[in-house]
Amino acid sequence: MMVESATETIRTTPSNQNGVSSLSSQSDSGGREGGSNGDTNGEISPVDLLHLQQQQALQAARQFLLQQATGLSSPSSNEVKQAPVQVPVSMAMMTPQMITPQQMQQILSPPQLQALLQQQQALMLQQLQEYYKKQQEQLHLQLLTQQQQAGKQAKEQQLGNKQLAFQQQLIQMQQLQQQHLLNLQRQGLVSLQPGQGTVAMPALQQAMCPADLQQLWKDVAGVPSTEDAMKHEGLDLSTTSSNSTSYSASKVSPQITHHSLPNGQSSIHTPKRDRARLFEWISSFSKAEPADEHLMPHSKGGYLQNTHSSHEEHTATHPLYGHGECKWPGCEALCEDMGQFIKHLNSEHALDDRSTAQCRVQMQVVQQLEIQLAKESERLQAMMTHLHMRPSEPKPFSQPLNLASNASILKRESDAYPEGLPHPPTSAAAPITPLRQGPSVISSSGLHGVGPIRRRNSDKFCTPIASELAQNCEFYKNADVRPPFTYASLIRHAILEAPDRQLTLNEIYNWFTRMFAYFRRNTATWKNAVRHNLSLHKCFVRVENVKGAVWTVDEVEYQKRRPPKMTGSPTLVKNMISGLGFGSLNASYQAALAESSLSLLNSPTMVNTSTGGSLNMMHVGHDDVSSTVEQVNSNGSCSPGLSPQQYGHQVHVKEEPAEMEEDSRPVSLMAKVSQNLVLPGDEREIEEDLPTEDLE
DNA sequence: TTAATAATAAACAGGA
DNA sequence: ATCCTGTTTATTATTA
Repeated sequence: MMVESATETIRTTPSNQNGVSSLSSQSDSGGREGGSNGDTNGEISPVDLLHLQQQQALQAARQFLLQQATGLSSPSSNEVKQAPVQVPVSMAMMTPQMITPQQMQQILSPPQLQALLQQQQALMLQQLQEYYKKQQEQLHLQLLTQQQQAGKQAKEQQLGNKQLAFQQQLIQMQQLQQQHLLNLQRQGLVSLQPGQGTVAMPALQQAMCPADLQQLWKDVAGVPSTEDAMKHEGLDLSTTSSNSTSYSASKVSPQITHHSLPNGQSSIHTPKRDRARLFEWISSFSKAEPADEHLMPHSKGGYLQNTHSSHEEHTATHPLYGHGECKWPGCEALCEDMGQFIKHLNSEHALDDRSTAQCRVQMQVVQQLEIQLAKESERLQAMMTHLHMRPSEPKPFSQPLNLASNASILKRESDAYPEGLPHPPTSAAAPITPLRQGPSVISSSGLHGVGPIRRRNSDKFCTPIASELAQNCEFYKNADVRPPFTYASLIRHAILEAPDRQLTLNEIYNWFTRMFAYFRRNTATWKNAVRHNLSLHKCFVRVENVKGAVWTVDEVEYQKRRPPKMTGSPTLVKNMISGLGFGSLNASYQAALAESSLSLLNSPTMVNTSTGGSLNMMHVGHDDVSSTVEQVNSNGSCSPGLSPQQYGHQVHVKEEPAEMEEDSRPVSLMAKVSQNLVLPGDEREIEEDLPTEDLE
C-alpha cells in the first residue's frame, strides 16, 4: 500500500524522458508486488517477504545514503569547494526492466526518495511486526499449553526445563527482533539528515509506541531477573514469563530465532561468543558515529560511547548519574557519590546482553522521541503557516466568501498538515505538483543532475522552494545535485531571505554557492544566468544604494510572471478543480472559489492600492506555503503582520499599474486553491497507505 | 503545431 | 587592460 503510493509518484513521471515509460512499468510491477505481499502476509514465507521488500527498500536506500555520504563525508564547510560528485546519467541506456537505485535516486527528488524509503521501511517494519507478533502469540500459546500440561504431569523439573527453554527463546526473540529492527534502521534511517530527519523514521514509530517502549524497558530490565533465576534453576515463571510475554506481545520475536539458537540455548549461556558479537555490534555504532555525527549531533552513538567509556572518564558529572542515583534506564540504584556510582556502573551495567539490550532500547527511545519531535515540529510549522496566511489570504475576496467556505478551507488545510507524514515535507509545500504535474519536480531534481539542463517545473505554480529548501538544505549544500528550481525562484528566495530583502549581485552569488554544491562549479555559466535573470525579469528590481546597487524582489511582478496556462475564467478554474479529482469537494466551496477568482478579476486595483500587509501576505502565502515560515527564520521580524514596507518599497520602485493582473490574480488564486485542495487529496492517499502513522 | 517559458551562450557597454 | 555588473539578443529545450 505504501509502496504503491511511492511508486505512484514514480509512475506519474514525465513522459519526456527516455527511461520513463520503462520506469512506469517497472515501478508498477514493483508496486503491485509490494502490495500483494503486504496482503498475503500470512501466506508467503515471511522471511521471503521481508527479504524481498528489504531488498527493494534497501536498494533505494543504499543509493540514497551513498549519495548523501559522498556529499557529506567531505568537509562540510559551506565554503569548501567540493569535488563534484556526479552520477553519470544516461537515461537512454535504461532498459525497461532495469531501474537501478541510482536512476531512482536521480529521478526522485530527495524528499521523495526519503518518502519512498520511509514508506517502504515502514511497510517492512509493519509487516515484520505483524509477523513477529503472530509468532510471539503462537509461542506464548505454546508456552501456556506446556505449562498446563506440565502442571498436569506434575513433573516439576521437566516443566522447569521446558519453560526455561521457552523463556530463553522468548528472550532471544526479543533480542533478535530488536536487532533486526535496528539493523533496518541503521541501513535506511539512521543517517538521515536532521532536516530530513524530521520526516524520517516513521517506521519505527509504527513499530513502537511510547507505551511499548515503557513496557519494553520494564521487560528488558526484567531480563536479568530471568537470567539470575535461570542460573539458580529456580525461576519464577509466573512473573518472568508474563513479563516477557507482555513485552513480546507488543514487540514480537522472529522466527530467525531458530537458526541462531538451534537448541534453544540462550545467548546468556554463551557469553563469550555473544559478548564478542555484542562488542562488535556496539563498536559498529561507535565507528559509524563520526561519519554521521554532523548529521545527527544528538545521535545515540555518542551516548553509547559515553556509557561505555564512562569508567575511563571519571569526570565530576556523568550523564547517567544524577540526584544520587543511577540513571541507567530502569535502574535507579542509589549511589552516594561518583565513585560508588562508577563502581555500580561497572558492576551492574557492564557490557553484557542486558546492557546491550537496554542500549538498544534506549536508542529506540531516542529515535522515538526524535520522531515525535519531528512530528511536532512539522505540526508547528503547519500551524504557523496556517495562522500566517489565513487571516490575510481571504481578505482580497472576503466578501463573496462565506464563513462556511472559509472554514472548509481552513479545515482542509489544517487537516492536511499536521499529519506529519514522511511525504508531506515536500508535498505539503508542493501539493500541486504530485497531482497536476507531480513528476515534474522529480524529473527536474535529479534526472539531469549534470550539465546544461532545463528544469523549471517546480516553479510552475506554487514554488515550494522555501520548504523544499528548508527540508533539503543540507542535501543541496552537500550533494552536487542541481536544485529543481528556476534561477528566478532561487534568486527571489535568496533576496527574500536576506534581512532587508535586498542583495547585491555578489551576495546573490554567494548565496548560491553557499546553498548549493551544484553552484560551486561552472560559475561562469550560472552567474551569467543569474545576471540574465535579474535583468530579464521585471520582478527583480535594481535599487541604487549608497554603496552601490542592490537587487530586490517585486512580489507582484513575480506573481505576474507566473504560469499563464492556469489563468482564465472561473469556469476554467472550476473545471480544473473538478478535473483534479476532487469530487468530494463541496459545491459551495467550489462556487466560492470561482466567485473569489471573479472578484479578483474584478478588483485588480486592489493589488496596487493595497500595498499593505494583506496583499503581500497573500502573495507570500500563496507562492510557497512555507515562505511565511521562512520569513520567520530569516528575520525574526516576521510575524502575521509582516511589515508592508518590506515589500512596499519594492512594489513602489517599479510599478506598472496599467497592465493589470487580469491573469495574475487567478493564477495566484489557483495556486492557493491547489494547495488547499491537493493537500487533502494527497493526504488521503497517503493516509490509506499509512494507517497507523498518526498515533496520538 | 504553436506559444510561452526557461536555460544557456554570448555580445556589448559602462564603471571601478 | 581587466574584471565586474548589467543589458540585450539569439538559440534551444520543455511544456501546455
